[in-house]
Amino acid sequence: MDYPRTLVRVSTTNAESLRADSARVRARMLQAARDRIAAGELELPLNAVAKAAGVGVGTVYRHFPSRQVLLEALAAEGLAQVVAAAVRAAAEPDVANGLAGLLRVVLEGQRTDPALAAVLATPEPAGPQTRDLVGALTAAVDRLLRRARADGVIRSDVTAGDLQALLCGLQHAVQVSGAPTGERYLDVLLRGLRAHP
Amino acid sequence: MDYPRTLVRVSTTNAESLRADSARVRARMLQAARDRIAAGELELPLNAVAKAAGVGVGTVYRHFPSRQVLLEALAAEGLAQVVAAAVRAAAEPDVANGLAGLLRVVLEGQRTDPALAAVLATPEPAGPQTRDLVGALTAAVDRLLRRARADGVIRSDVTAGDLQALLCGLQHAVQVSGAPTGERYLDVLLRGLRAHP
DNA sequence: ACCTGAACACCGTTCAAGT
DNA sequence: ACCTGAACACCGTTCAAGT
Repeated sequence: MDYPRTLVRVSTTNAESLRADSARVRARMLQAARDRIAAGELELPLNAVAKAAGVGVGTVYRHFPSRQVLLEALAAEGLAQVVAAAVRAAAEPDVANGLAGLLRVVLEGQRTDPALAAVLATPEPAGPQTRDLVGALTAAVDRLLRRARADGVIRSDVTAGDLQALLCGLQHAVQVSGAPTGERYLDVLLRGLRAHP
Repeated sequence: MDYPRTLVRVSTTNAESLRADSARVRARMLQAARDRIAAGELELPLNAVAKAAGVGVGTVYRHFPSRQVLLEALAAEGLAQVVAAAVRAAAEPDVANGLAGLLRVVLEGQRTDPALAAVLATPEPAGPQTRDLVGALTAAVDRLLRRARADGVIRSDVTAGDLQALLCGLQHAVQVSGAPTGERYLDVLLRGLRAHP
């Protein structure tokens, strides 16, 4: 409503100060959204986000044209971590170990970060940044799968897309079951993915 | 709005005619809901159902106190078929075959009947009829699992609840992947469920 | 340029008034 | 008894008016 505009008055051009202001507003909206999610409100109504951020609704729409874009902004950090984990896994000497570890990391990420779970569950990213991250993720997983197939530790018909879908499903199963952790289900999946003689 | 009340004027007491009327109204609401779902509208807004059925909103709420109750009414028939399939599977001589066939039937039911998928994905049924059906389902699956364990064709730590959760997850995975059928994923699950030596 | 918030459409839910 | 639909609260989304 009445946040201090004086904070951006330093030695900036008008355009720069507007950008700084805009960036601060954006950060406030993201923080408000995060606060809601942390409080267990997974609905994320944009009107509520606007009010919590002390901002007009239109501003939310200006920054995040769709709810998907907002979700992707919230998930960006977690998604980047998943990509890093996938890159590490693809380079790990023990392929089977790398695969198991990566699936564990992703599952844990989905469990603790609803925005990340939502983004991983949608087929097409809305923003270019997310598209790039998902592309990098797919590339790394592809490398990992190629090695795994070559070593004969995984069924030859499983793609990176399959893995993503199966993980989304696994997370859903964990939710439905109400189990605290998906360790047992993950074990079922890993055994099911093994190459069969 | 103005449906013919004359249809119930035969040789019934007043109470019976009211019941008949009520039953017709109920059937119309269910049909309207089915039509919406068949038309691809999975949202099922109760106001829209009321309008489509030519009925006041309050009437929908009188018959179906919550959306879950409406979903269960829509899913009742499909759920009964699943129960029958489970009973048959539990009695089938070839246990592994019975298990695989049952999972296939359930998955197909979830895929073609969104209401059934929704009901199977909720931990606690709202109505007594659904509770009974789910109870019968669990009992039949338990019998099947006991036999499967005895024959050593399944991991010993898998419960009927696990199976339900894993199937919900599998259906979710199929949806996310956009694949027309879940045959391959089902194969992964079945292999993962096998007893390991 | 960017932000505000009134405005409109829509859905969930309740409840007084009808039959 | 059962049904109707106005009424209220809430959320999505747009856009004229402000700075």
